[in-house]
Amino acid sequence: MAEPATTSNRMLERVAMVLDAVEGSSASASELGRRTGLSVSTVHRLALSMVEYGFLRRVDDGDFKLGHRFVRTALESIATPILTELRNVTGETAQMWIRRGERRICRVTVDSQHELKATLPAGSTLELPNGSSGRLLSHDPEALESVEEHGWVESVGRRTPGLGSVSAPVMLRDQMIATLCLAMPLSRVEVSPGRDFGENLARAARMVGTELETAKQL
Amino acid sequence: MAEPATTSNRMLERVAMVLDAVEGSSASASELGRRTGLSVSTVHRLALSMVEYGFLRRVDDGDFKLGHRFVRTALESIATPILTELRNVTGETAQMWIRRGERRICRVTVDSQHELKATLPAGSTLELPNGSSGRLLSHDPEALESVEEHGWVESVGRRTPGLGSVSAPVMLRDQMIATLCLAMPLSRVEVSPGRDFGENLARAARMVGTELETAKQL
DNA sequence: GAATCATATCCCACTGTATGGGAAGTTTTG
DNA sequence: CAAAACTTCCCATACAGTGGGATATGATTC
Repeated sequence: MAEPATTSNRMLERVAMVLDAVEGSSASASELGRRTGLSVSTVHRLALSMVEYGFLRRVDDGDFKLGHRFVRTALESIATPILTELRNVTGETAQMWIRRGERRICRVTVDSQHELKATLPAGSTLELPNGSSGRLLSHDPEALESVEEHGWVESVGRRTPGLGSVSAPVMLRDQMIATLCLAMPLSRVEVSPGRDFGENLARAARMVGTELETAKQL
Repeated sequence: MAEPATTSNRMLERVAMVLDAVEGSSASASELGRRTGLSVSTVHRLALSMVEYGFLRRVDDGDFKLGHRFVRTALESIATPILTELRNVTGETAQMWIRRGERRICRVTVDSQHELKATLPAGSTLELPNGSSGRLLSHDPEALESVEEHGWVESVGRRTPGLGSVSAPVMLRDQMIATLCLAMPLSRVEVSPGRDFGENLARAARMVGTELETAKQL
């Protein structure tokens, strides 16, 4: 009798086996072969492919570990849908930035669907001082004052001519752990980035902080 | 000129496309087709397979979202390798438990490699009151006193005869957010679960708390 | 309530991708 | 220094995945 359409998939089965194999601890290609029962050449090639697509990453001694797709903090998990909703509401690129030393890193980005858009890939790093998120993350006094007054700080053409942005802090227990940011070409700004978008942005940033707090209570 | 062996992989590329497609928001099978450019029958079948292996999950309205492989808090990400190392050092099953209302849930388990072992699958829920983690998570005064004195609390045959366990709290800003636990058959206990394993366990629990703190500082 | 549109699901002839034994080079171990 | 282990790659071969199209179901519109 013919089987109904199956959901089994050989490649996915093998990918899952490899992921399970590195779940607890990293493994070399040979060790992956032993843990999965697959031939070393098969698992070696597969592991290299999995690195390319972010399922694994390779550390200096040649071992494979879970890749960036699995290493996401709770903050990113919480922020991503909120940023997506914010992008849907405003139409502009919505991002989350964190500080690392004297630089900032874009942890999440949800791009505008306009043809003309402000966009940087997630993972981008920038110098701190410019742009609304940079000023906020570097605790620039004027930026903090703007947040105090409006809940957001805006930037017009500071880092990239023709570009506007507005940022709001994500607070956890009175500490700024990240910023949410909307970036857009000035041609779509009516009054100013802050006036146009700041209220929605500040509400989204508070939401991230609240949900993280709730998550932390476990 | 012949290319060197390539790391591209058609199936992984498609899996990654689907995962990227649901990253920001859930999608139906038809919507996945649109977001990825794949034919609906292809992406429908692939999505069903991805559900089977934990890459996606399907919600009630038929939409696909990221599956259990991707929904892990920072706490679990941090705790898993530490529990693996603890299991390697002690040889016994190492687990992390959290409190949910009047129950407790096993969030991570790394099983002993002995043939005789204490094991429950991750996701198990138990009533609070018994077992060393249960007593700790329910803030039993004697348990807290034991932690104060030793850094750990032990249990011998309280919930399951023949089984011993020792637990230590994972603290974040003076709050107990989880417990780490070692469970083992009494036949492998020399003095008591606490005396034998407590020091390693308490150190591992402090490590989890410290790394989570560091992660929170971003 | 019927018509239309959209979606979910499945089939199967056909396409083309993945496999793994084996070889070569490198690194580690005794 | 030899042996063992590992990494990496090739390629003849095997077999898994594709997607157009059909059917059924549900939602929307008139």
